[in-house]
Amino acid sequence: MATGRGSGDENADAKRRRRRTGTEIKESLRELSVQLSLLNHRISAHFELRDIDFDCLEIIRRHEPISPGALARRVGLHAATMTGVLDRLERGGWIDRERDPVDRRAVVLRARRERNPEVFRLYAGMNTSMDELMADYTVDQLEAIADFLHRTTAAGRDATDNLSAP
Amino acid sequence: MATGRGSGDENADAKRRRRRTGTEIKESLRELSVQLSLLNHRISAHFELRDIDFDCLEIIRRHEPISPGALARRVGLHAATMTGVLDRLERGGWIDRERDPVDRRAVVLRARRERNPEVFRLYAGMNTSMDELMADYTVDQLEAIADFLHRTTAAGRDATDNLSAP
DNA sequence: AACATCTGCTACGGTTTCCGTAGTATCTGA
DNA sequence: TCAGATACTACGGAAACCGTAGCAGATGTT
Repeated sequence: MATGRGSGDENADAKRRRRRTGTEIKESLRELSVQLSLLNHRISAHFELRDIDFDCLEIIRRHEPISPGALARRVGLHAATMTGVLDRLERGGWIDRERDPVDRRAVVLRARRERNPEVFRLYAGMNTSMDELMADYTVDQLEAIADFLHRTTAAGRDATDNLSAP
Repeated sequence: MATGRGSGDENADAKRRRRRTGTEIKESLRELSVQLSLLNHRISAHFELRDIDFDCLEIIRRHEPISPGALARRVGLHAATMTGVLDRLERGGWIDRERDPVDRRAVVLRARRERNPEVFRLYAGMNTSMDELMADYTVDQLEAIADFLHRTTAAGRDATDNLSAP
């Protein structure tokens, strides 16, 4: 829920400001996306993983237990490619592969947490910077930002899914 | 410049709200990062490029003219890998490689714009969603968000650079 | 129940990518 | 002038990607 009153009643000047800021946000979002990908790349490389591996791990964390097939579909990877991703994650001790007791063809993936401190250490710099910069906003502003991030993520998910069909 | 008054004088309740929201923002940021990577993956695949290729193209766009070496350093790729990336981008008509007239060993990269409409079309869904969702915030909130995104990008860049040394 | 069909995952192998090394061209400094 | 540094690319072995096929097990039909 956005708490603002939106763009209902604004004068021409505010409307211009709104449009300019909107464009700026979309631009920044692309730049941020690239930058966070590069950070992810550095961290993945440190653990001898591919970029996509860490993304998959993140999704497993949030949706466990999940099957390799469901994960592959969500990520947009070929099932055979997913096998390789999971091999690396399993070899590194990031996940467990268990047989599904109900459907015995299937496998369920679970994230292991032992190595979280190693990851946390690499993210420590970013974490501190975020804490520092967030101190410059009011709580109301922070809540608007959190709301914005949630909704943008949902928009990204929809856009990604809609790109599968054509 | 953040316009909020920051966390100077807040009661215990507001402090708790602030901490909770801060954690939520950092969580959302990771989730957003993953989601935008997946979107990027789909779009890259559509053009028969690797994920990293589009990231490089974005950086070339923003920093042209730039040399392959400088780009490789910024992205954290091996120079030889960058040659492969640039081969794909050049073959697809995304960039031009020109000899640097000053330093004739060197090469300068420039982004071509002819294919922008194709990319724009794939981003259209995301673009529309963003416009819709941004309409729910006040201009002040949007400016705080834009500011936040800029500073978060800068934080990401610093964190990435600091991870190179060790 | 028996059978065909479908589904979930992984092995296999050809193609592509990755990246360490080396090579060429050019610049820089002594 | 020339030794060394620098910018990029070619080459080749190792790894990843992904289409196909294979196996195990679930599901549906008669």
